[in-house]
Amino acid sequence: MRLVVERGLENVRVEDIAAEVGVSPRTFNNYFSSKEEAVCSVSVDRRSQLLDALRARPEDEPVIEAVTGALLGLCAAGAPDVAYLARVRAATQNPGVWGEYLKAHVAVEEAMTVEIARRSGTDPETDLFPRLLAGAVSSAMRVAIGHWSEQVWPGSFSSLVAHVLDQLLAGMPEPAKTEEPGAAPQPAATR
Amino acid sequence: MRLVVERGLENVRVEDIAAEVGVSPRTFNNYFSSKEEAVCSVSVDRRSQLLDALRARPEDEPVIEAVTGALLGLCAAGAPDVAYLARVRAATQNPGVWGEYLKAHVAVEEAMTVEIARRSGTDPETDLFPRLLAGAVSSAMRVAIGHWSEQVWPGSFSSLVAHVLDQLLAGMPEPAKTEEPGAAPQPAATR
DNA sequence: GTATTAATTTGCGCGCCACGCAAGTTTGTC
DNA sequence: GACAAACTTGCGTGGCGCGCAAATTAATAC
Repeated sequence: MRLVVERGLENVRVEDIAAEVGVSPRTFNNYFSSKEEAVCSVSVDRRSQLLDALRARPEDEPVIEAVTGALLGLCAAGAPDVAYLARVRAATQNPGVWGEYLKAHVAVEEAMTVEIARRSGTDPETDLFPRLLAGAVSSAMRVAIGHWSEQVWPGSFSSLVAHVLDQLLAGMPEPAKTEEPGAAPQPAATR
Repeated sequence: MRLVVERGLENVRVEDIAAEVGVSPRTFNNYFSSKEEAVCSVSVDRRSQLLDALRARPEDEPVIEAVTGALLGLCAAGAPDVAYLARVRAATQNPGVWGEYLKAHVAVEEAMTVEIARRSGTDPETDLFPRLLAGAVSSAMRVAIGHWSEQVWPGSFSSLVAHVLDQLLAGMPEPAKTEEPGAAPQPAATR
């Protein structure tokens, strides 16, 4: 990640990364099948943290509360750090990373699905509830992270996550139209 | 897609595809930056269909109804065909295709975001509602398609999509635990 | 301490791929 | 028929992903 931040991924060869860790390029490829995958592998590893947090929730808690609670707990523990933000930037600029980034999110989503299914006592092959909830929440997290990386959110990362989860799980009520106070209402879109 | 169905993507070279259409390999790469991208490009093209369907909805309709209506309309017009199912299969088996497949879904999602923002009169850079709704709906569609490809859903594709959208937009109520009628209740998970 | 076995790392090689560049070809316009 | 724009192509290059087998390192048994 340091090399990526310094030079941009396209200027980092597999050879460079391998050399940096004192390992042969071939060994690098034993662990990662591409540098893009390597960049996103940390995101995949968030799985275990999330699963731990989920399993730590009381067993009789409603699933949705368990999920939101676990996620908020993780966010409170630590907002995305510099390396993470760099990864998000790389993802939005480099098509290869973008794909791997999405794959990482879905990998976390799948882990969530399994735990949701267990908790709700449903079979994810039959009942779509676990996949739907995991998917919606995962997607909301992706939105939150993306927005956080824009650095325009006034509050904490946790509060942003709380905001998106609230909005999501309230059944997505349509918001009031935004009109800056004191400013003229947005003209109707002309095209 | 025919070649992919016949041999599997890993046994199809860019050269083969190019030859099949009577074009040089170089030209292929002028349009697609990889064969995986080519395989999923059709999915990306669903964007325009969705946008057309969305724009055809009455302007004063609530956003959510417009979105679900447009999607259901498209589904009624045609369930995923053989090529589409082959693509989904390829995506679940081939990591490269999987990434491109997700990228395609997100591309559609982004188009949806723009239209939702326009309709709801919100600025997607400020208000997260458009991204959240588009993300949740897109994710639900992904779930529906994945489940449809398992060929275990008894009804039509439309009914499956209607099902997932209903469940999603109802705020994801926790379902009753599944217990086959007449069968013994599932034993509590032992691990 | 040494022998045996398993796990990791490494070098080599091959086929394929993405893409910049510049030359060629087709298409459209006046 | 001349000109320009758009599209196609060949060539060359650097890099990548991975199978395979040898070599090194670590773990275990005796």
